[in-house]
Amino acid sequence: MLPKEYRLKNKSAFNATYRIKKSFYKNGIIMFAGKISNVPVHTKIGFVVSKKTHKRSVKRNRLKRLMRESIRLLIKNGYNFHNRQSLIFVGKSQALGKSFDEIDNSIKLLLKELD
RNA sequence: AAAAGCAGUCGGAUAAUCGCGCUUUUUAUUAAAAGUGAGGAAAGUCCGUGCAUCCAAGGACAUACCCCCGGAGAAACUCCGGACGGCGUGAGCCGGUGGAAAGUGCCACAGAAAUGAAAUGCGAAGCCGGUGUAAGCCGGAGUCGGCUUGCGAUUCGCAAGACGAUUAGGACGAACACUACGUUGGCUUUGCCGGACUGCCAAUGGAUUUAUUAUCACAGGCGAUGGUGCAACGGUGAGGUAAGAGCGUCACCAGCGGUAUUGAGAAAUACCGGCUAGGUAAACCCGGGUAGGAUGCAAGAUAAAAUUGAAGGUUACAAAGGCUGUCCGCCAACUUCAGACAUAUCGCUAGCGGUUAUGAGUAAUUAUAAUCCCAGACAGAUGAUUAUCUAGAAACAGAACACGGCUUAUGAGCUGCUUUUUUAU
RNA sequence: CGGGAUGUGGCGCAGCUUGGUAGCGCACCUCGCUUGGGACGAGGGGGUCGCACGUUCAAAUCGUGUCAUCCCGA
Repeated sequence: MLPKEYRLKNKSAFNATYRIKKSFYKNGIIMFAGKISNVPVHTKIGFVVSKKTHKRSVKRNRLKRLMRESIRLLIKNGYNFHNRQSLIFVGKSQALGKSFDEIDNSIKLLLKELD
C-alpha cells in the first residue's frame, strides 16, 4: 500500500476524477488525470482492475501490485506528478501477464503525456 | 518387471537491495526496534450450524426437507462400520435403497388387447376333437366260429378250401385300383411293303398321390404357436394331452407368504405352502420422521451530525392494507417519489482452536494431561528486481464474521499397502 | 457478501408445466416475376437443444453435479 497521503479514497473522489474526462491509453493501461493544482500537493493515486478484466483475483491483484510498485519507486525518487490532484490507473486485459519492466515503461510513457 | 486399485505426503528453497498491513514497546507526531502476516482448496456458494436484528397472543391447514440397518456428531445432500443391488478377472468402486397388495395419472408408434387386462374381429379360415349336412374313396385285409379234405396224432395240432359271423359299414395298417411318365412286346391305319408317329392292350420299372374334403352349421375344449412391442397374469427343459395349459405333474431359477435358526438390526440360511402379483413414486400421492418465520456482519450496537418536502397515492361505508404462505382471528394506519446523511469506535477473532502423548473404540469419534496463541484490512497488507539450486519454463489459485462438510481446479515428484499378468529361481 | 434468471440452426426467440413429432421470424441457397435490382411468390439446406452422469422402454423436457453469461440489492 502507498502511504496514506498518496491514496485515493472515497467514491466521490473517484467520480470527480472521472468527470474531468481526461484520459490516456498505452499498452492496456488507461490513466485518468484530475485537476491541476496551483499549490504543491500530494497527488492521490488509485488503481482499478475490474472483475470483467479477468475472473480470477490472483491475476487482478498481480497487475495492481505491479502498477503500485512502479508508482512507489517514482514517489521515492521525488516525482511530482505535475501537481495533479488525483490520478487513476485502470488495467485492462491486454496488460495481464506482462512483466514489471513492461508495466513500468508504460506508466512512465503515460506520465510524459501530462506535459 | 509391467499395468492397475486404495491411502498418505509435498505445495518451492537460500541470499542481497528496495518496500507493505497489524500488534507491542520506546519516543513523541517525525520515527525506530521487536514479533507476526493467505489455502488445501481461502474458490463454487451446494448443504448445515453458531452469532445478530426484526416479526410472531394464538389455532388449523398448507409448505419445505429427509427415507436400508447400527453407530458418531451441534447439525447436515456429513462421516464410520455393515446389509442388499450393480460394475470389474481382481484389489476395489458406485448407489436420493420406504410403499406400485390405499387411490389417481401415464405407458407414444405398433398390436386383437397396455391393466376393473383375456380376445380369437391378426395368420390361407387360430389349434383340437365331437355331432349333423353335402360331396368323394374303399368294400379289401385281419380276427373269430364251426364244416369238408389231407398229414401227424394225446380229447389235440398244422395246412388248404368254401361258408357264416364281426358288418353293412369302414376309414388303424397294408394292398388293390386310379393318374402321368419310361422300357419291352403285340395289334391297328395305306393299293402293297418297310419305318416312324398316334391310339389301344398287356407286362414291367421307378415316381407321385393314396382318404378324406368343405371361407358349411351346431354345441364345446384350449390359452399354446407365429406376429407386435421396453413390457402380454413368471422363465427354461421334460412329462402329459384330442389340442393344450403351473397343469393340487417334475427338475432348476425368479417372486410371494409362513415357520425355524443365526444376528443388536438391515438381512441371511434351511424347510414348507399355495400357484404368480406388469412398469413408472428423480409423476401426483400414501406412510413414517424433522423444522417458529424472515433477513444476513454492508447483520447490528454506541458516539457525533442530520431527521426535510406548503410532493403524491390507498384506506378509515365497502373493498384494499399490515400481522408468516392461506383461512379463522386481531390491528388503525400503510406506502411511493425526490432530497439529505453515509464519519469514528465496537462487532473482529481464544475458537465446537491447533500440536503432542496416553487410554477407550474395527472405525468415525471421544476422554484425560501437557503445551501454544497462530492474519484481521476498509480503494483494501504478502510485492518488485537480481543471483544460485531443485526440474533452463513451479501448477491450481488470494482471507473480508467464524466453524463443520460436500463439490470442483491443481505442476513435478515421493512413501506405504493390495491386486492382476508375465518372466526367473 | 447475498439473491435471481438464462444457455435450442448464422442472429433473435417458441417448445419444457403434462417426457415419444424439434418449430417460428430474419438471414442463406435455387427457381420464378422485372429491362435490371429491391419487394413479392414457390421450393430447399442447415441444430452435439452449454457439458457430464443418472432415472425411464424412451430425456431439449425429470434429478444431481458442473461450466459460461446476464441482472438485482446493499
